[in-house]
Amino acid sequence: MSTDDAVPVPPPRHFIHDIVDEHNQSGRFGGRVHTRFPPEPNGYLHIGHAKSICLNFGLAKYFDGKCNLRFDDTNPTKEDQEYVDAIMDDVRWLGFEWDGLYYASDFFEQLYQYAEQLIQKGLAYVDSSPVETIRAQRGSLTEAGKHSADRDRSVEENLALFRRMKAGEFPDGKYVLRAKIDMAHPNMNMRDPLLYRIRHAEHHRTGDTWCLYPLYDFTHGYCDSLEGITHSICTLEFENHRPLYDWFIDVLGLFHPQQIEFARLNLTYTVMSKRKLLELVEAGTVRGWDDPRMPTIAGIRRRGYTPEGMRAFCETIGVTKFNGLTDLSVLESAIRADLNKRAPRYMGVINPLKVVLTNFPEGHVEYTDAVNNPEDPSQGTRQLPFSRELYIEHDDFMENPPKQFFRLAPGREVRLRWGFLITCQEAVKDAAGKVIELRCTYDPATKGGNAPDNRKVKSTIHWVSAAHAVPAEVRLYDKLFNIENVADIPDDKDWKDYLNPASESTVTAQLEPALADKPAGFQCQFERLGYFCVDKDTTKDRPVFNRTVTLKDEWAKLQKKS
RNA sequence: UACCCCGUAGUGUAACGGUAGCACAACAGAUUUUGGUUCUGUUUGUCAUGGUUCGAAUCCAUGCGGGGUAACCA
Repeated sequence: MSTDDAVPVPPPRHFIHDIVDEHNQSGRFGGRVHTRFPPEPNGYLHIGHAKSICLNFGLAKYFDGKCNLRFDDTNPTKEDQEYVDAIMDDVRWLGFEWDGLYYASDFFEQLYQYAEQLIQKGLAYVDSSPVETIRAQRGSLTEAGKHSADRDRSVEENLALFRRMKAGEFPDGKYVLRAKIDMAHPNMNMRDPLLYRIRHAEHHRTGDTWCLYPLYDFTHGYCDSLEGITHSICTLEFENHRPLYDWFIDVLGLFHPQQIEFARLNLTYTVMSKRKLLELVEAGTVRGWDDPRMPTIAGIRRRGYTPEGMRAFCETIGVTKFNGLTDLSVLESAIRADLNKRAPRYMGVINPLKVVLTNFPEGHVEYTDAVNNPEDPSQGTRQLPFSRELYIEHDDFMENPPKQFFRLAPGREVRLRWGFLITCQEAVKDAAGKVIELRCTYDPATKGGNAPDNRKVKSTIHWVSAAHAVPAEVRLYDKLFNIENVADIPDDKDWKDYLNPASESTVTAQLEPALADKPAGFQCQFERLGYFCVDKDTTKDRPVFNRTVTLKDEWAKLQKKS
């Protein structure tokens, strides 16, 4: 539409671009840029992963390089094909396609060979110490650790034992393989880290081929190296692991990727912890991994967030090493900006109040034309039935309105969007004094909402014709937590006590007839209320809509102030 | 009281020794058949103290503050 849409905006740069530039200038990787997104298939991806995905795939695109998808599947007891499938769906939904597809388990044989090489170099040993001993001997943040009794086992003995571990001669936990580095190292990761543990468990890909599995630290860097990854992007908590990965690579003289750490995304009023999210799912607090309140990619997709909006959001928040907390409003603003351009407008009344037009002929239906999207004329118009009995929003009427209230009130005239101008004559109340119906008159000369005498009305409100209205279940979503920073919850408190009990509320709305048969996933704006989408629970008899995000609401803001 | 990382408006992020800018939020106004959108304007900032320099958000030192790290998890 506007001309500046045509001007391609380069993605914002950040410190990782600078690092890659330096590598390209020095020729460290021969000008090659190859990143990877390495999730563990033990849960669903969330918005934090979206940041990482946009970063890794974005970097590859920016530098005309490649980006792999690699599943870090080294813990057979926690991983599952269900998660693998969901993760691939999510990456594609975000708009990315991987170059190479790998699993850490693809490299199990090679990893095993590396382990034997370490043993042969005298850099790894088989330890029979029980878990508690290993833990105790590790020392603390301020004290050096102690050597294991098995630390000086001979190469031959280590090799023989390790091969017997592989052959399945020992039960779980009997032995582990450890690197031989430095038990007094100030970096805890260097204190003879564990490399392999025995697990007689079925792996989702390798089945029962293996009964010993490599640990993440041992696996991760080698996989990056084997895939030819040039820049191993990861989050800040792995900063202390970098010296260990470097050690693994260098002692075997392998291709050496550059690890670069960035700050993970934290958002107000939600959690990014897979463990906590899993707990919500398992406790039934939410409808599942794809509950629209969940910060999972599956959740926000069901909620109606768009990939374009998510990518724009990821560009906005930038990439740094500062561990901050991003305002949810930044995300919502990105989603609104995207939906505003594209979502067709419809009318739906969420909290219906009946209006009877006393001077409108009974049984008569008048059709008016409505613009589908004022932001995009190419979306055309549709016809709206108008009749004697209507629904308007309860919140659009006040019997004793304050000065700032522009909407309907006794004696006041407003415009019904794309309909007629109406004037409120009387508010009908029930025994309790609650307004249950409005008796209004309409001006037949104002069809479409234009007054021939050009008189002004203070407000335009949405409505639906009662006889034509489609009742629908509408799920209104709000923030998951009541507390801005979930990390601030004290350890002695239960984080679940801070969940927002009103994060979902369900109402029966009355929608304009055009909304009757929309398929799951359909997105639109309910005028003046927000963006909504059809939920997968929808049926022919009862449409179900989710509120993706509200519109900005000046009136709500004014109310809050007073 | 170990090691590593990080401190720029309320929040997030630019400025690569040379005018502290952008987004979101907030506030004020204009436009508007959505109290939406759009447009205009305003408020608010370099953690502190020294040093180097003609010149420091940027380099150095010290201090202060925040985060991470002691799973046979990733």
